[in-house]
Amino acid sequence: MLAPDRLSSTFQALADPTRRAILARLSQGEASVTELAAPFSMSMPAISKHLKVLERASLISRGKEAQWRPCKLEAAPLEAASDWVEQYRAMWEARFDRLDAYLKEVQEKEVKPTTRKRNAKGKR
Amino acid sequence: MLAPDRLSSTFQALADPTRRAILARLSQGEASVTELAAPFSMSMPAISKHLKVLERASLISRGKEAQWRPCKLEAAPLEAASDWVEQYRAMWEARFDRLDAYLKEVQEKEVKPTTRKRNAKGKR
DNA sequence: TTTGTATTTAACCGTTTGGTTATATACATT
DNA sequence: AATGTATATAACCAAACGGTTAAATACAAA
Repeated sequence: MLAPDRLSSTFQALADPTRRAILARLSQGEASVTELAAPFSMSMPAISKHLKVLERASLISRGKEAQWRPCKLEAAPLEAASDWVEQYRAMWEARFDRLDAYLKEVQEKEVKPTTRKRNAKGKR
Repeated sequence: MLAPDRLSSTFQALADPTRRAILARLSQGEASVTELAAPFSMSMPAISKHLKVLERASLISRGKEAQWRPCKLEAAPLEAASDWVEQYRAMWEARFDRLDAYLKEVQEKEVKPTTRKRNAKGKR
């Protein structure tokens, strides 16, 4: 729970199936703690802790209505997380494009040899 | 390290700045363990453990070349992670759209109340 | 064969996580 | 005021995390 940076605590909050299920539920609208707890065979305090993790990651916010503390999704951090992932996914795909180009080039210049394990180049 | 499901272990692997930095470095090409360790003031075994986490999350794969174990990015799990995030981000935005529609409807029927603040959504 | 380099494994340590049960708090209803 | 309902907190626990140092392994070079 010692949150280092925002991105880390977002990913960490998402790294639990219970919490992801809670977010899934909340994506359809606000819900009380008991409502959120219903699908799980888990004690209320356990759910309460999960909610606190989500809250500290700013993935949810909570209201106050009589004895209920309705939770609602706050998806802003998801945007940062998504951006991060997309960034590296893009880089990875770019690398593959370059590899494709390289392979194509090689095929034009060389006679296809016996199936060769590609050797990792560019080392020092 | 006790990987429950794939998505969880992906997010968990991403929930650490050192590991994200390693992935960032790898997005520019393969690297040996010592090369990857260089930017960090951390012991080699620590890096080795981080690499193992990334490997078990299938975010990297490793080769064998003399005494080196070159690491390379495997971005397939990033796709699943990205898909998950995008899904809920989309739902969240849909919710906002519905809220917009609702507010508009209300505005037509009622007297406009005190200025309502609009949410940041233009980012995409 | 010895030495050096790259990397992993082992053993350990303090902190965090994810759960539990039992208790406390806050509010509504009777 | 007493009771019921919704939720949070406290205290505890085992396991996992993220790091350490020291030792083992694997291969290359001399």
